[in-house]
Amino acid sequence: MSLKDQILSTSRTILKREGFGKLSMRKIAREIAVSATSIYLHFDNKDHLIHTLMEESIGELHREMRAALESGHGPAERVRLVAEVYVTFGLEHPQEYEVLFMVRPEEMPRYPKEKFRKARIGYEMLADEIHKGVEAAIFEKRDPVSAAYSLWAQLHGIVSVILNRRLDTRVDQNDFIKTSIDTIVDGLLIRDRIPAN
Amino acid sequence: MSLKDQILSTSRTILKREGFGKLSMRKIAREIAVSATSIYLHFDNKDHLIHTLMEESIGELHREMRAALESGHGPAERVRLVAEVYVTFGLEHPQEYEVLFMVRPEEMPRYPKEKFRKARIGYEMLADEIHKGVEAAIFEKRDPVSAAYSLWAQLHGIVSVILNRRLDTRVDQNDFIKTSIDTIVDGLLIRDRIPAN
DNA sequence: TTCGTAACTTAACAGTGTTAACTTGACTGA
DNA sequence: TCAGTCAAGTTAACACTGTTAAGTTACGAA
Repeated sequence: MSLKDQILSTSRTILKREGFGKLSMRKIAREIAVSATSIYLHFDNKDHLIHTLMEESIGELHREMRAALESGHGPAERVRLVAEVYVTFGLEHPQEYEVLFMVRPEEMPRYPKEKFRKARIGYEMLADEIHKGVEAAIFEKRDPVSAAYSLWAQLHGIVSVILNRRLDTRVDQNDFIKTSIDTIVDGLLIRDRIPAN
Repeated sequence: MSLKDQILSTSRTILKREGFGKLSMRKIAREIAVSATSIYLHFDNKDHLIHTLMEESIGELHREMRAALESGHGPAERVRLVAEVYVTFGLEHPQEYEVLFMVRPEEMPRYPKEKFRKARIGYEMLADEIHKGVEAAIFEKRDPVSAAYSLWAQLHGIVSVILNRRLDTRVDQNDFIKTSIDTIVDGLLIRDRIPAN
């Protein structure tokens, strides 16, 4: 295994074991028994290294989302399944999720912003499915791109409330997830509103 | 003005000007022309200092939320108003918002977790209002605490997608906010579902 | 065999939070 | 008035951080 691969796999180990905040160049190097500066022969800087890890994780998430989309019958079930996959991924890979979606680009200024766009491919999938739902007269008519972002923002909200430990202990986590996804998917469906107020 | 107050106000200035990541004890001290260790005479550590700032900010947010709740007529309008206030606060105070809701307690291990609960008072307000809406047969019947968290998670999703710069440039930010809040508030209303699929 | 280069090293810089030990100045009790 | 106490500040230091510059070493080709 090349040193570059060792750096990546050791980084991932540390990331999972100790979290993003504890991942340092020196710690990675120490664990491989190599000097810290050697990492710079294979990666421009820490941001570059982290983004390389990110790209692998985002690939995995997108594969899982795609599989969920394909296994569901009809837009509503598909959106529900992909929502569940998304939330599950976030909770099962908290450290990766944090880097993927909870780190501000400003904190990684030296890495091309273009790369951040890869983290958005998932929304294209959602937008597609919402478009189909609208055409099938199952979803309320609205702009699919905007609706997909709105849907994603809500899913991200669920994950991040849990990961950031802002959920009250009185609230059961699984109930919370189920209730939230129910509300979110229901929100897409065509319905007769009862006039507010 | 006491040194303690100077530390707090200078911290806030740096926080707004340069962001959470650039706020350091030495920088605060340098700006007041005092030694870095003097800060430790007034605050146990950096976490303590940051939490003190947090408590002031959260007070402001809660005042604004309360005002919104009181100015609206009926549960639906009230929830919409408080949602708008929340999102606006997040976007107008990005640095404070980040510390309040986007920092993991694990990153501030030395400060009592109890203090994080203050950041939750807002949900009590939401839960109250949802309870009223359910009793008035305007909102779908569900557990108010869980529904309030779900609502808050969705609002947090909106704010954090924008602050984390994960919103596509094709999507207009204000449209996105409006669409999302529409969907979220509509999701609370009683409706006749058209069977999915 | 010499040259060039890739892959590594050590030493150093500037920054971080934090602690221990020291100084300074003002107020207090005898 | 003078010693004692104590709070509020100081400097020096430790153990970290990312990163760069310069030096070494080993190997493969001409």
